[in-house]
Amino acid sequence: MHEKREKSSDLPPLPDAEGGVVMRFAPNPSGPLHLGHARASILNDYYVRRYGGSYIYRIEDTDPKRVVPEAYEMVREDLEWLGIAISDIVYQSDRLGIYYEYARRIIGIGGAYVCTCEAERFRELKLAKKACPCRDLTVEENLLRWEQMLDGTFIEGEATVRIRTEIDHPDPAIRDFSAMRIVNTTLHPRVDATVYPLMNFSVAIDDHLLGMTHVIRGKDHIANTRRQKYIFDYFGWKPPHYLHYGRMSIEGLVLSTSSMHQGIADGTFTGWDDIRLGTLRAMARRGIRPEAVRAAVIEIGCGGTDISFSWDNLFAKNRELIDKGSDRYFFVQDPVHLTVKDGPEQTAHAPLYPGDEERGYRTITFNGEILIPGKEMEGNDLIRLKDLFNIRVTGENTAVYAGDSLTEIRAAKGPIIQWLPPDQTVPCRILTPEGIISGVCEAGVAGCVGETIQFERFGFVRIDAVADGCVTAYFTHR
RNA sequence: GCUGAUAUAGUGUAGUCGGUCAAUCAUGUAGGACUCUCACUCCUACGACUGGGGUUCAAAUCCCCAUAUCAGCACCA
Repeated sequence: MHEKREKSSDLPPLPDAEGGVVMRFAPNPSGPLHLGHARASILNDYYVRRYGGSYIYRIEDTDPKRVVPEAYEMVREDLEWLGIAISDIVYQSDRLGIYYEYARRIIGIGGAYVCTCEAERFRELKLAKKACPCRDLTVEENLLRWEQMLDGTFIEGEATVRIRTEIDHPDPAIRDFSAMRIVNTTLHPRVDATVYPLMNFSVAIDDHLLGMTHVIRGKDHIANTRRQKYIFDYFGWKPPHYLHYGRMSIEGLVLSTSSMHQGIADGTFTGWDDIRLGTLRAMARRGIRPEAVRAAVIEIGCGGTDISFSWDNLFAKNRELIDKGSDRYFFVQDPVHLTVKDGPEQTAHAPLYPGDEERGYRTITFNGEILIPGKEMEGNDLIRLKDLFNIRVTGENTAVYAGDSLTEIRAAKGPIIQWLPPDQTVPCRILTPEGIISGVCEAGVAGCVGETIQFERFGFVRIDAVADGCVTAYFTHR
């Protein structure tokens, strides 16, 4: 029993890992981290923790057009929130000199050439398995061209360094892919440069130089892995072990950073932490705990199958984490006013957490006037005001005291609902992915900013802010 | 089109050397117990090996074909 439980929470072992591993998380700094990044960073983190070793956070900022300067800081915050144990940070933009050196070397040994064909022209040749004229240049000519890329003789789009593979390789994705290019129309926020490595080149060089032993990444990189192996081969390096996990789609969510970016720009979203986005900061704001994300990701594992991420599974893990720590309060959605006749003056003592009196009680004093959720009026005439007494609805806005008996209400199968006296509430709006729900809640909620609480019979929420006496909450989950 | 990866219940996962798998665990759904919440806890039920061949005494597990899904074929990562 115990063995099984442990087994299911353990991911399969990694080859050649017993002596420790060196792994990496290598995002492009184009925005904050989202669920997809969480998977990559957590899976790698899991194995580094399991086997020991180091975990390098490598910032792949070699495309000046795709660098969002604020992202450097956002990513670091997100990793911290996730609890990723980073041992080193490497900026690829600091390492351009290294890439230049290795580019020169690989050209020098005939493993690459400088191509001046137009991209479209090369593409046609490649698909026809035909070499372009540049491929036959001598090493000396290529080295000269390489110097000309660096000294500005060539400008953006005029030359690219290609790794020599097999021009008739069965997989067109492999044939003579690019390794270095010129970008002089966009400035890089961190460095002054015009020649940049393409991902496959810088990744291969760094994976070797930084001593990577294992690489876990999405299967969209399978072709890149094959390409990078050419570079390892040319230099005589031993490549790391690779593991490719499947694509992950998320129910009702757009994960692409660029579309999120656009949505924020045009006002569709309020920001990177808009509740409708799959960013980690959005989830944090909703009251999702990083441990829940980690548990969900570990459970998904490294399988190569394409999966659709289910919020239900994440929510279940989160509920397990936050339930005990979340105090209970009343929230009355779409309040309807009722005047209750003949009700005895009573004060309700509702536990902050049922089953644990030690945590204390909220006191709500009945004074003849109450607000109840509008939808509870439908089809119900006998209603139990939770922790108070029963009432019988007699009209649009009137009701009459109907005794204290709890057994009676149960026998009648009447609902036991939340309620509040109008003078003991604060307005409250709850932001959900589907829209805003408004109502009133207990005044005590105003003291819970930053915490997750549970609105009874409604669900868990995180109290985000209190302004002008009005509570703003984010819906976590039921 | 070419190259490759994957295919277990609504969702996620276990099952890696074929038999002990009419298939694990979680989530979900339904019902029940408990409870002054539709939460928590507990019980019960429901629900899957993509299809077709083959190898074998025996296949979810091996082989082949088909189908489906996804990815790559960028001077993005």
